[in-house]
Amino acid sequence: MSNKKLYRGSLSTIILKLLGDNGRMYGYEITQKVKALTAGELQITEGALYPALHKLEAEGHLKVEFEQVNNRMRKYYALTEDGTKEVANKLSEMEQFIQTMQQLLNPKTGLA
Amino acid sequence: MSNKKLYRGSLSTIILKLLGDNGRMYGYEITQKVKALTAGELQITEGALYPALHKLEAEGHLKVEFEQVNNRMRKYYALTEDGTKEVANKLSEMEQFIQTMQQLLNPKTGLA
DNA sequence: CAATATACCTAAGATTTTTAGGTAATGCTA
DNA sequence: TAGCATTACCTAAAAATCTTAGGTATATTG
Repeated sequence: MSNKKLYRGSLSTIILKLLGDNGRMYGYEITQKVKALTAGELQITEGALYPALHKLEAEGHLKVEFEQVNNRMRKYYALTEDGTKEVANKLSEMEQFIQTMQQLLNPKTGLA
Repeated sequence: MSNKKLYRGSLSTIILKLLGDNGRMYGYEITQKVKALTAGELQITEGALYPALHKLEAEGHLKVEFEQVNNRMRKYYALTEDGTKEVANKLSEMEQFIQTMQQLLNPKTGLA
């Protein structure tokens, strides 16, 4: 993935959307899901993911449940009520962003 | 503009594309052009623009010409040969990014 | 003549990410 | 069964990019 830089700022949007779709997920699961959904195109690093999860939790968008699976701890995240609203916000911001970029980058024809 | 964060990483793409379309531009002109093209949605700050221009120049993507207009200096930027290739790269990266985000964020229907 | 617009710039701080680790259990395979 | 990959969590230093908040100077407009 050579266009890593472009993903800057979109991580929390991705996390929130996945949790909206899947109910609850744990960190490692999110990294695998993103890799699968994008056919390996986007690999979320753990150094980015965990701080982002903690921040979303601190902001009140996510809540946490611990669960013991195979003698190993899992930390499940799910949307709070507030988080559910935030998903919609983030998605419409992303939509707006994409529209603006298309206005800027292909005034008439296709992007390329 | 509440979705400022999403623009992180896309500034150099915007600059390169505008220079590709317009031949040559000076910094202030770029800020005004972006504001006009996006109906005020995206306002490039000078604190972001000038460092970005200097970096693109240092990387060999842009070349500079000074010009005196109305007793005031203008610094015109234009693409180098290398910069012309970079425009294509950046645009296809942006295209790929948008596709990936759409895969992730609207698996079936529209984005919203 | 003061404020706004034009036109360039930098530096400190904030945010987000990469890079590069650390810990520990489970599963697979040579 | 030793060793390596995978699963699963985490942090901290550094890099990258941006905002904020200045600075300088000329031209235009009310």
